[in-house]
Amino acid sequence: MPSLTLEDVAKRAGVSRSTVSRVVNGYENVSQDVRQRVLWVIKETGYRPNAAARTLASQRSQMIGLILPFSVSSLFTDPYYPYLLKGISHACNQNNYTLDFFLFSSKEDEKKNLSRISNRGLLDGVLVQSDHNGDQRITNHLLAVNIPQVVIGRPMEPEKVSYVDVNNVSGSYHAVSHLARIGYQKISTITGPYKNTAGIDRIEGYLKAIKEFGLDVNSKLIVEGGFTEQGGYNAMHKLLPEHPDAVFAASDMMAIGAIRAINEFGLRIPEDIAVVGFDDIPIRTPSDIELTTVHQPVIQLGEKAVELLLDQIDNGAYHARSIILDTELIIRDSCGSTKRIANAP
Amino acid sequence: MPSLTLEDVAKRAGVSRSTVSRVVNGYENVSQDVRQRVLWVIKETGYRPNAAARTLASQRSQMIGLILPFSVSSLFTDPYYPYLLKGISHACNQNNYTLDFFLFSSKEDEKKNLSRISNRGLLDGVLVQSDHNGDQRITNHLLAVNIPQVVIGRPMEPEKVSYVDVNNVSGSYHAVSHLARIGYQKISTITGPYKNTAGIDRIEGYLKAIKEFGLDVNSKLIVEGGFTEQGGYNAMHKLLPEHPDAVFAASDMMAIGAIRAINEFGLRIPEDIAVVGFDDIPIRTPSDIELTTVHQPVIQLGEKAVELLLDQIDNGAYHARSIILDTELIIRDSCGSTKRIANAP
DNA sequence: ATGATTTATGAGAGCGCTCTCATAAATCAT
DNA sequence: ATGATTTATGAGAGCGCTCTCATAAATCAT
Repeated sequence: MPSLTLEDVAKRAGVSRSTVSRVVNGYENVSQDVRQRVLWVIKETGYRPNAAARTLASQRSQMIGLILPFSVSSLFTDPYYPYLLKGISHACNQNNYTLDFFLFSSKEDEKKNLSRISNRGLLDGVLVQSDHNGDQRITNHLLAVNIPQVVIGRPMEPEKVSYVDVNNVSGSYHAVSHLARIGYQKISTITGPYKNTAGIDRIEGYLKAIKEFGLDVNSKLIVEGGFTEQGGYNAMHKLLPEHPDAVFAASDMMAIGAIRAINEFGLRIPEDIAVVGFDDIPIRTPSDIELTTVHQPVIQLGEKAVELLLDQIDNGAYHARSIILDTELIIRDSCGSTKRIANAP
Repeated sequence: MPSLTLEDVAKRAGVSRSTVSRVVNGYENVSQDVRQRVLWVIKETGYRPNAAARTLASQRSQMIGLILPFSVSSLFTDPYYPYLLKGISHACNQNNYTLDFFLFSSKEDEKKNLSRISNRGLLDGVLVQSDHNGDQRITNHLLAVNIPQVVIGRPMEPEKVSYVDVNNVSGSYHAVSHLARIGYQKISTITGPYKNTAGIDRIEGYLKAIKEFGLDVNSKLIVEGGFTEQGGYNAMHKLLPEHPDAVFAASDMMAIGAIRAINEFGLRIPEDIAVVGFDDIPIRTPSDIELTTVHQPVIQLGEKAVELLLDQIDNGAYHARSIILDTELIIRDSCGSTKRIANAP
C-alpha cells in the first residue's frame, strides 16, 4: 500500500490540505459536515500522519529524552529506576509526549549519544539523572547547545540548571531525630559518597539531628558506604567496634549490608542495635526484619521532572527552577520504636 | 542564535548543499580540501543537522520503539527488565539507532500510544515484550499497520511474527535432569502461568526430564505460582503436604517464595528439600542460601532482538524468523549436588 | 437592507534535509 | 593528442506536514 498523505485525504474528501490538517489536529473551526466527511475518509483509508513532517513544519518533536549517565551502575539492583521510569513514562503519556531512552555505557557511548541528542528536530528537551560522581559534563554540553533540561537529583552547581529532588536533609533529619527521641544515645551513620549531593544532604540531616538532641558528633560513627550493599556491609564492620546502639544507613541497600554484618556479628536488631534505612525499596532484608526507612516519592519525582521540563519547553527557561518533594519516615520494626516507647515512663 | 541549516554551511564553505550533505554523512566522493573546508565551517558554526528533516527526506528515522505491555507488572521487582534494557540500549548505540520507550500503564494508555506508534516517520520498527497473558493485541495492531516488529519471548502464535527467546524447554529439562541424576525421586515444580509460553515451555522441559528418568508424573507435584514471590510461597504450601524431596521453581522469584515457605515449615535446604530456580537474578534468598538456577542470557537477548529487528528493517521481513538462545544451569548450594555426589557409591 | 463582524475554507510559502541526475573537470588508454 | 572513463560537484525535485494570510460565506447589529 502506498502510504497516504494529507493531500490524498484532502482530495478524497473534496477539501483542502489545510482543512484536513485542522481536523487531524482537533481544531474547532471546522464545520460539522466537513469534519465528519474528513474523519470518515481518514478511517476508510487508514491515514496515519507523518511525525517527521509534523516535527519539521512545527519545530516541535513532542519527544523528550531521558539520560542515564554511565556512573549509574545501580540500575540493576535499585528499584529506584523502574519507579522513576514509570513516573516519567506516565507523565509523558498524559502530555502526549514520547520518551527517548539513553543509557550511556561508556565514555565513547556518551560522546556518540550526546552528539545525536544535540541534533535539532529530535528532542524538545532532556531529563538527566544526576551523576553519582557529581560530574557536570552532560549538563554543560546540553547548556552549550541550548536544549531545555531538568536534572533529577540536585546537581553540584544548582544555579545553572533546573532540577527536581527529594528533601534529603529533612528526610535523614527526621529519621535520626526519631532514633534520638526514642532514646538511642550513640547513633552512627553509613553515608553515601561525599561527591554526591544526596550523600552530602543526608549527612547534613544526620548532623543536624545529632546536634539538636545534644548528642556527641563523633567522626568514628560516620563511615562512607558508597550506596551499595557491600559498601554498607564493610562500613558496618568498621562501625561495630565503636558499639553504636543505632545506625542510620543513607540507603536501603546499605542498610541491608549493615544488617548482614550485624547478623554475622551475632547482634540482634533492634534489641542490640537499631537500623534505619533510606529509600523504602520493596526488598526483603536478610533475617526478614521489617526495615524502618525514609520513603522517597520516586514515581512523583519522575512526574514532576517531566512537568517542569515541559513547562520550560513551552515557556522558555528564563532562570533555573527547582522542585523539592517531601519524604516520609516509615516506622517498622528495625528501629525498635514500639518497644522503646512501651518502656518509656 | 538562529539555527544554521545545511544551506548556511554550504554558503560559508562556498560549496553546494549536496556537498555539505556528503561530508556530514561521511560519503567518500568528496575531495580532501573541500571536505576539510566544510568540516572547519561546521566546527566553527556549531552546525547540528536537523533529525526531522533527515527523516522526512530519507524515510528513515533511525529510531526503534520498545513496548512494555501493562501486564508486565514485575517491572519493579524483576531485574530482567534493566538487563534487557541494557542489551537493547547497547545494540541501538552500536547501530546508531535511538530507543523510544513505551510503558503502557492501562488500556487507554495502550490505545493512545499505539496510535502514536503507528504514525509514519516516527519509528523504523518496534520491539514488543511478550505479553504475560498471551495477548496478541499489540502484535496484531502492528501487523495491521505494517510496522516491522520483533517480539521478545515466544508469542502465542509464533508463525505470524519474528521473535527472540531463550530455550525454556531445554533450560528446565537440564535443571530437572540434574536433580534426577543426583538422586532425587519426588521432584515437584512450581510453574508460571499456563497462558504464558515461557510458563508452558518450562513445564514441558520438566515433564520431559521426569519421563526420561522414569519418575512418576504426578499432577499433585505441579502447582502454578504465577511467576511471583507470593505465588511461589503459596504454591510451596500446597506442595509441602506431598513431601517432595526437590522443587523446581520456574522463576527465581517463585523459588524465593518457596524457600520462605520451606523455612517457615522448619525444613532445611537442601538436606530436606532441594530447590532450583530459573533466571539467575542477582538477588539474595531468605536464609542466604546460594540458589542453583538456570541462567538466562538477558542482555544478549536484548541485543539479538535489536539485530533481528534491524535486519528486518533493512531487508524487509519476508517471513517470520526466530532466534533462540541457550540457557545454562548454574549449580550452587540449594540443590545439594556436592553432598549427593559425595554420598554416591 | 446595509455595512460590520465573525466563521469556514483555501492558497501557498516554508520547515531542512536526501537523492537522483546532469555536467564539468580530471584521469585514463591508446 | 584524441576520445573514453572516472571522479567531484551542483541543480533541483521531493519528502509531508504547519501556519499565516487572504477571501468567501454566513451571521450580526442597526
